Amino acid sequence: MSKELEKNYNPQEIEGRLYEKWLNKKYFHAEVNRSKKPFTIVMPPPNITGQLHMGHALDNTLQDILIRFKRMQGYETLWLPGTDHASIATEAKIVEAMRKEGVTKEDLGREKFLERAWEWKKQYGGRIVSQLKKIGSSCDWDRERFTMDEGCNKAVKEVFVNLYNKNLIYRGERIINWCPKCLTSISDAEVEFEEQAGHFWHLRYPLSDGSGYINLATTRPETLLGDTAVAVNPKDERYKDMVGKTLILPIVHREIPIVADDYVEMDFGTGVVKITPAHDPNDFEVGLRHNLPVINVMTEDAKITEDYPKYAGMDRYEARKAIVADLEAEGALVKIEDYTHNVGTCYRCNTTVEPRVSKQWFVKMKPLAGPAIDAVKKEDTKFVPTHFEKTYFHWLENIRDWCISRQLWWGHQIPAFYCDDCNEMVVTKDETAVCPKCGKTMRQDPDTLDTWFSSALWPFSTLGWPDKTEEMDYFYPTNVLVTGYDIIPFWVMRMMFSGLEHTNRVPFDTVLIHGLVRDSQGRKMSKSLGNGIDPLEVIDKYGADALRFTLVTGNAPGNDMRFYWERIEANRNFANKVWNASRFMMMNFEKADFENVSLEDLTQADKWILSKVNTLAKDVTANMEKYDLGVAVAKLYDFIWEEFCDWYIEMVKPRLYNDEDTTKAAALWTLRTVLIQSLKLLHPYMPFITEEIFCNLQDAEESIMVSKWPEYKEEWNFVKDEAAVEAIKAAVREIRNVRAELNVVPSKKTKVFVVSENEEVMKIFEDGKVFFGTLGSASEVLVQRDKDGIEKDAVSAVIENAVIYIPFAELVDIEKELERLQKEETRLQGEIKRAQGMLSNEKFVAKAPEAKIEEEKAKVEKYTKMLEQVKERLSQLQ
RNA sequence: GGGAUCUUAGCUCAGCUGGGAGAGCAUCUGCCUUACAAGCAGAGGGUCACAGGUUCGAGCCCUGUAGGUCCCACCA
Repeated sequence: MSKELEKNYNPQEIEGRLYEKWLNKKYFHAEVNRSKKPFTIVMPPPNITGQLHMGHALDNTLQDILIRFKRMQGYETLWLPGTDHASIATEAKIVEAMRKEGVTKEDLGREKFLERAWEWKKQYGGRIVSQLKKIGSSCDWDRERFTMDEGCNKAVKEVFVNLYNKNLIYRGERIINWCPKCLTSISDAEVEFEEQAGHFWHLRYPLSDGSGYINLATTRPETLLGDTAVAVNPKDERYKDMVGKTLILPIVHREIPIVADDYVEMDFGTGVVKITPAHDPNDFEVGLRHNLPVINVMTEDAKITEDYPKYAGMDRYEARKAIVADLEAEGALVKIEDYTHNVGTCYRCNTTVEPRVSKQWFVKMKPLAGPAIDAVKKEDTKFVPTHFEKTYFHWLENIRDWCISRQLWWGHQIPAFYCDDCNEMVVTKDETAVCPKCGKTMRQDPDTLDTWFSSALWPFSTLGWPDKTEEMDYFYPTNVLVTGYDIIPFWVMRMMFSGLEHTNRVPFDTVLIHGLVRDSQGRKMSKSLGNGIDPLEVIDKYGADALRFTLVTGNAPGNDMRFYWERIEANRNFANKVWNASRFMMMNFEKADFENVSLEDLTQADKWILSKVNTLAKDVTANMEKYDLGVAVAKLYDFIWEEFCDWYIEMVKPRLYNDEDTTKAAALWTLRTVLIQSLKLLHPYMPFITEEIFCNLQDAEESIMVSKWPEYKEEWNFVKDEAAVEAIKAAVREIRNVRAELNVVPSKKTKVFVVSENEEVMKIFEDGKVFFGTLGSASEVLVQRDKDGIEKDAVSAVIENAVIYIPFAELVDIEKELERLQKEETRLQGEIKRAQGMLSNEKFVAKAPEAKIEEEKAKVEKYTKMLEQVKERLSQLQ
């Protein structure tokens, strides 16, 4: 029945082939099947403008692990995959690509440009999908939605119009970050701050009544043209009398008031700030509070406007020089000081952003934030790990209105129409609009929506909303969102309030947050540093299984992880271990009969490992249900490598090599059973290697990915046998330890005596005799009640309820042996002292739980017995 | 300035509701034992950042200090 595995584990050979198989069989396909529970995952849209990076690989691996796990548990699973959102970066990439062909978007016109962009997007989106397939992502990619497809467009319009009608979207003047080069507004998140060397220009503004001056400093003297006030702190004694008076603005000679506002810090500089509402976000706020006029002094490309003929047309830096010179001439310049400060720059072109007042669309956030906060407080949605909800709350509680308009073409165009004749505005889902007042065809707002506006609708727009669909009914709300903590404010929060607002339900019940993958020095992987590791390169070298395993090993949820090739290699070695162990077992399975073995035929060792794998299934399932993937995977690793390979397989070998052995069938059955259970538990983490082995191993199930997840079975629980084998293991370890210390080569076999007065213990070792031979290099094992026949200078080791003697004759160095025993004596005395210390503490006995007290008492008893044995040995030797 | 988080072996990190400090890598020793040298067996190595507190008991809970990282805001 079993075919033999290739001699060498070769991930490159099996991975591509298996993925093809899965695709053809449509294993990934999810259907509406009301007899099953659904399990749905929302997938973050990777940016198609770049190569698949480690962050995508991590997202995808975690999602795929959960999906495979749930699928095996019998859930109807579904991913809601997407390949991109229409970000500024995407448009920039497209524009750049076209420029190489000598075409600009203006040349093409909007419609043609979008056509080209779509082509481009499909091509690169397809590339990302094929890259994701390489890491084993069992997503039904046929469902893939682009955020700008028809369905999405429909949802976006629906939402926009709904919000507008509820008065939650408005168009207003606000100060925004404007890139004078890209000629677009950019969101706060898209502004990068960098430290730049600049200056403080200390200026002197005279009071209108001629009673004196006020000194202040600025880093941007050119904005003086737009000053409409000067502000001081209301508590500031120095300026108390001046509040309400007016000043004469130098150069412009406009009269401006002195206002009092908490925003001003008394300790900084002179405690006076010039207020330029049109060119500084804080000043804008101050302006609103004090009803100050907003005077815009710059054009879109950051040149001075015609209103100031002397400087008109100068760019902001030229104007700065000219104005400083004029200030000096006027005697308004006090001094110039060097100063480094943070300057906001456009993350795309690195130009210094210019705050600018303009008409933009906004979403009112306060009414939306409330329910989103409550939903998490009520635990309708839970964060894993929970502490990330603090970030979430902090954001929502301090939220400002969300500017959603972007001056781009590649995105959802805002469904608002304007009449050029009578200034009428209409918001509608229709493609076109006619002015209700004058009947003229209206012009659609040329701006598009922030990419996150449509991404926020992902959990339901991909299920067909706003139409009533069966899928929406069955799969919504979804179960898990997997994403990095850096995305909480952008996406998680917005999906939450959007879901609540438009569907009255939370979009998902769990948000599983992961950390970032960093380079080996702890730096963020980035293109500019060139320190990014390409997941595809890792897959090419070590296989997707090793990569996936590494991404979930040795890491607590939400913590960052450093990338080391050594870790990948270690996990590839684990895969190799699984491969070789399976190969060894399958070589023995060829003529085996698995049908006629019952639990009664199993030996102590068989029951031990079966019991172990049984508990493992329970533990791993529990850990995975709590999203403790790192813990689950560590248990699998330890069980498979240590317990199964290093102990059980080694224990069972003599039985396999001996055809006469009546327990051989039981051994083979156990090997096969434990292997199958282990492979299934491991499958979500290492899908390829487990599938390959599983399919070679058995014919009952067609693919491990749709096989039944192991469940705990009471009849496989053998507590006594577990304890017995643990005792044998302890004895073997002692023997090995002694031999290693004495530098005895494994080829030198020795007699081993096990002395115990305990009938039960004697029985255990009698049954386990054979293991001392294979695992402890024993030539002969004698289990006896007393020390008859044991040479006086044999080496000994004390374990619980027994003493082991190994006569080494010439090899034994009495001095060394004494030293070893004395070390053991000290250790035991320490243990006893510790436990007795606890027990002699009255408060401990009074307050500690009963079970804990019993545990400590048992320890004292056990170690006292062992200590007696050690002391006896010592006195014999001395 | 506001918020979060981290500090455990030489390195990278686990340590679940408080109850005798763990793994991988690295180091050292011995083994090519017929699945695996990408392996097997063994060893060394830790004041759990520091100082207090709560508790019978603290790596874990509380307070403070120092240092690192991240997010947000950003000083004119």
